[in-house]
Amino acid sequence: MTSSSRTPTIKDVAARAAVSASTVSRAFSRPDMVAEAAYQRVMKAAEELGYQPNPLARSLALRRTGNVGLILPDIANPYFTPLVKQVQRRTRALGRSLLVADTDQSDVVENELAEALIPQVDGLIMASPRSHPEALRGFAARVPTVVVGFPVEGVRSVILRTRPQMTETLTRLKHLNHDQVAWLRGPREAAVADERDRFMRSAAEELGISLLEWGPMPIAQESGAAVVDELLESGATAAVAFNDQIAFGLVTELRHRGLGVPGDVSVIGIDDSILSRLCVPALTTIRVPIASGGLEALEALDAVMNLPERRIASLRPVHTVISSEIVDRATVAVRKVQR
Amino acid sequence: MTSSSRTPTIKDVAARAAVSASTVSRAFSRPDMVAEAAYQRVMKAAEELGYQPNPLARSLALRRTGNVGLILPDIANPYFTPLVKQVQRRTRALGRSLLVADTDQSDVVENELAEALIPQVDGLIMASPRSHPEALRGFAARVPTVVVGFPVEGVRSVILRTRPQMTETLTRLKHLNHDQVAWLRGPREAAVADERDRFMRSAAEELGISLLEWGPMPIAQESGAAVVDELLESGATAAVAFNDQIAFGLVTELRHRGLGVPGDVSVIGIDDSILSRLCVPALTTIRVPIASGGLEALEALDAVMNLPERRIASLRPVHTVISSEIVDRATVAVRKVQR
DNA sequence: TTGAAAGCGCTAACAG
DNA sequence: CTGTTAGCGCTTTCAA
Repeated sequence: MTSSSRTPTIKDVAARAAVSASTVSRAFSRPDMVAEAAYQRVMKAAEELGYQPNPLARSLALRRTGNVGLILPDIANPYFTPLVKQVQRRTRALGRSLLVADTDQSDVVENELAEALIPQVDGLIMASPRSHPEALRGFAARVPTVVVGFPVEGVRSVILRTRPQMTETLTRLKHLNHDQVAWLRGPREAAVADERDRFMRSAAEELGISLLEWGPMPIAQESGAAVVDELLESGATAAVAFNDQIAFGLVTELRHRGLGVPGDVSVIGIDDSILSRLCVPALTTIRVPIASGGLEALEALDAVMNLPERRIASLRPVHTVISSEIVDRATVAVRKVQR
Repeated sequence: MTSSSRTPTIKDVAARAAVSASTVSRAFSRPDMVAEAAYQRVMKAAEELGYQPNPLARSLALRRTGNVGLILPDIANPYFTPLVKQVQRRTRALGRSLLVADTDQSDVVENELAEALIPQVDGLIMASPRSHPEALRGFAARVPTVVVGFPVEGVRSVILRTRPQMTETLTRLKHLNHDQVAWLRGPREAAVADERDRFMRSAAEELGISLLEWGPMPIAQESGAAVVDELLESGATAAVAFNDQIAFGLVTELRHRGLGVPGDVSVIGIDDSILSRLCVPALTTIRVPIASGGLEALEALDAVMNLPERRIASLRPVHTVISSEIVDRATVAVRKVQR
């Protein structure tokens, strides 16, 4: 039998091509360092044997894996979906593999996953992490890490800035005569939620808008639907939600009650997830370019991952900023005149 | 300096615990084979050093990686989202890592990805693959593989059966006096699309329903929206769509035109993706338990992956079947009486 | 129960 | 340009 059942190794190829293992190795990684004749023989032998270099052995010897890890709170959340898609595509294009891990929105799980992933990856992308900054710095000290979403002291981050667009949103509402605006807050645990609370409050104050708050509330349509009664009583004529999902729930429930959107109430979401286009009428929202953020993070990692040895902490803690933009669709209108 | 910058290896622990590397290795993998005292010392040393066994080296020695690969057409498609989420969660619970790869619905890419993944995983899950059965058998010969969606000769598969529910759907429509039913077909390339075409045609024939077909059409809301004019002219009073996304587009466009759903037209989707609940009114649909299918596949893999040596082709080509069910929501009603 | 030694498959100096 | 040698970090006989 010529065809052994074992997967062929570099030695098999070497034997068949009558060269040493090193030469085979070189033929694959640095063809220019091997004589044409030898190269041909090696390739032929490899071909015949169906040889494929074992990436594991390669990683061990090289001390780098070529893998990148992506840790995120919820892979099923439409906000993150494009991130995963794009990063996975680009990772592949770079000749690497992507390990994804979903934390189920738990900081405890997040830590476990990071620990598990770190030894198997050359770089780590943490999208909207829930971990303490201190923990994040710990990860970054062990493997090149970049956080996507907000700045973390001492860690490379790609910041998705929404503040100007949130302010602008309130400004526009003001111009449309809305002076009582509802703010549907995000989940208690998320860092972005706090941040957005602050942005909204200070912008409202500056503009002399009275901000009526609900929440904290979990990220779910139901959250948006649940506030409708109170919101209608409150006198608010416009609402901004922590994200599209909550906004979607609000819009749907308002219409279900026979109210007009934007006729009776204007609604604005944040994220520009797929939901905002599915919403009827299409949701006006603030686009947060999470996918671009992920790609940016990946490029940063790729640069250091290509360095000769695996030097830890080689990623300088610079902070890149990507701006959001308002996507004006169909849920905002001038305040209805009293009758 | 006690704290070296290098990540500690098994040797460091061995030295600190004054035992051999073998003992440390055993302490971690087979604690019962090492004396209590030694065990304690090893654990203490490991703790102090912050030692974590290097999974790469482990894989190389063990000749298995502990990783499982998941290849699917489109990670951003809400139909697949729960699959990814559940499989990733369960994978993690099994102490393994998940490598996901998105083929962008291309069979060419699918093949490349499989090639790239195979050497790094102990098992492969191919969800709704586009590859030729021959190619799939090739993968399965190299690494334990299970296909989720439909049967593939010679490969372990988890079949998501929808036929009885499709027939039942038409039966119900018939009872509701619909005798002209529209069928919005899926994309040309997908194997399931053909299958569903056949199911619908034979069921319609049996029931004496006249089936009006549109498509093939891409999986997109627009596809559903685009057929509205023709559909209304055709006299069809009910429509079944290849999937929820197309059905969603249809419902939305119908209502946009001022038509009632289900008052004027009944609509049924397939999949029970998140979209069916987002739809207004909520979409009646056939639930395809893709997530369960993925989990089932994973369990099958896990069993063989735990086998001592990595034996290829160790997965018997049995075919498991998971049944769909009709989820009756709000888009089906009795046929409107002519006036 | 434990250690020494060989090996998993590949890479990287270092001579030649 | 090429072979030899010595690992990468861990597991696993095989003896003791």
